[in-house]
Formats: sequence, C-alpha cells, structure tokens
Amino acid sequence: MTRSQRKARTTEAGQSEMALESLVGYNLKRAYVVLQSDYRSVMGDHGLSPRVFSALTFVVETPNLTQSDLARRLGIERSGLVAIVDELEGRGYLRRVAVPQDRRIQALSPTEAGVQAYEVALELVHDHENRVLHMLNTEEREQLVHLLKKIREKGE
Amino acid sequence: MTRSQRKARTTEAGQSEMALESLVGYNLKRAYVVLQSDYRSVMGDHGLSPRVFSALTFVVETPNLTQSDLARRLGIERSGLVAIVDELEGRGYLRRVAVPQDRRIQALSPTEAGVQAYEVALELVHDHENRVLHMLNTEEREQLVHLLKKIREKGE
DNA sequence: TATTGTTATACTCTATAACTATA
DNA sequence: TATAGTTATAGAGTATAACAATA
Repeated sequence: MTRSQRKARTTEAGQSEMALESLVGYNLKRAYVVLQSDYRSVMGDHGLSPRVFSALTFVVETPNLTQSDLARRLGIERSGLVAIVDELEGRGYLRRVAVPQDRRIQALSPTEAGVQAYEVALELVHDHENRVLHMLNTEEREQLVHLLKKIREKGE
Repeated sequence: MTRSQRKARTTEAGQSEMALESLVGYNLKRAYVVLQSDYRSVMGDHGLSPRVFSALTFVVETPNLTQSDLARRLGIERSGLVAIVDELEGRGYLRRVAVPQDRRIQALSPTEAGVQAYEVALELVHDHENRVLHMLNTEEREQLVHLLKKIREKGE
C-alpha cells in the first residue's frame, strides 16, 4: 500500500475519505464528545458528573473501599479524588469512616441517601444511553462495549 | 427487568458485574483514556497534540479552508481554534492567507513543511494505533470504527 | 445587522510535588 | 522508609462574552 493510497481512501459511494475518518482514536474522541454532551443535558447542571457518578457506583457496590482503592479503580490520582469525595460527602451520599486498625485510612461508606441517589442516577444514565444510542440496536451496543472493554483491559 | 437485576448482572464466569461495566459511556471514556495516553507517549512532548494533528489534516486535505469552517468541522468554538492555528503557523506548517473577495476571512494554506509534517505524523499515528490496538484484528477495528461513526453522525 | 477572527476570562479535569499523620 | 489523605499549584482543553473590522 503506497502512502497516497493509505492517505486517501475511497468510500462505497466513491467519495474520497480523509485519513482521519478511518482512525479509531479520532472516532473514539468524537463519539465520546457526543455521549458526554448528551449526558450533561440529561443529568442537568446540579446532577452528578460522570466521574462523580462512577465514584458513587464504586462506593455503593464495594464495601470498605478506601480512597486509594477508589482512585486506582477510577484510574486517577489520589489527589484528584479528594474533590470528588468531598462533593459526595457534601451531598450526604457517603461518610468518611475512621478505621481503628489503620488510622491513616478513611473507609468510604455510602449513606442511605447515597444508595437512593445512585439508583435514581442509574435510571437517568440508562435513559440517557437509550436516547443517545438509539441508532444502535442491542446487539451493536453489546458489540461496542465488548470491543471497548478489550482495549481497556490491555491498557491497564 | 427489575431494578436489582439491571444493577447487578452476571458474567459468563458467574461473577457479579457492576452496572458501570455494561454502560457504553463508561467504557468509551476508559478506552479513550488508554488511546490518549499511548498517543502522547508515541508522539512525544513536542509532537502534535491530537487536536492539532486533526486540524493539520483538515488544512492539508481541504483547499481554501477558513478558520470558521475548521472550527465547525472539529466541533469546537472559533475562539478555541486561534491557539491551534497559532501553533501550526508557529511551526511553519500553514499560513493565514488574506482573501481579496472577503477581507474578514483568512484562508488556511498548508506549507510544504506542513504537508511533510502531516505525512510523518500520520505514519506515527498509524504506528500508535497498531500498537495500542494490537488486541483487535482488522475486522474488529473496522467494526469499532463503524459503530463509533454511527454515534457521531447522529450526534451532529 | 450578521459574520470573521480575536482577546479576555473562567471553569473542568487532571497531574505533580510537597506536606502530615500514621504505619 | 513507605503509605493514606490532603493541599497547592499548574497545565490542558473548552466555553462564553465582548470587541474591531468587514460584509
């Protein structure tokens, strides 16, 4: 394959296509932006941001989670997690609980309000995904998640 | 489907799976982060950032492109484009060319160095994608691009 | 009046480095 | 020495609002 052939591909309709169009990274970014902006419009201005929602999910579903654990699972630095935990605590969705065995640690314990907020938010997120992904059927969505997960697992 | 069934799915191995794991948005974000960080490590600190590379691609492949056109195609604001065009001009990869017919417009014209830098960068990006996506075969990559493009097209 | 390019400004997300209190 | 949580700080990336020049 020559350089020019690689650069200018041809679509089924016979139109020339930019090299960008066939790159995974470019399409991944653009699709990510589409989902992100629809997410914001569904969750609203005082709703949980994607990262705070993810954090709440881990807190609700993982007993005795520490902040370092959570940061590792979210793939961010411990320092960046502080603001996220502050927000969830400020909303009354979790408590920082002292651990007698190791006084450096503060376990993250969801409150009843936190569990309920999680349930409600999950419904909203499902609504959002159903709306923004209406052009993909169930099989295509599962295929997409499967492919994305493969990328994620090797990259960790 | 009840709320608890939707929340805690079961994998083939019989382990319970967090609701997060089946969300497209969550997996999209994580895969995006994996690609982004590999991109940086391949392109280096003084290499073109993803958005600058995308901008250069449009400039090289689209004759008589204006800044407003380019901003629209990249999906960002005109104001945000100024720094990108400044960088490309500073590297000597394009020129802002006055258009006699409409003196508000500055057409973006790639230089010879810009075209060459684009060719080199495209090779690097292909190397990067081949490396970071080694766990996907050609068919899977095309499938992924196809699915992502469907999301992008409806979201515009 | 509307549009192009531009500046100023602010906000979100994230990383690095350094601190404290524990271990 | 090493780790958990924290603070301060800085750098991308992006958006909004306002402006001058031009249409």
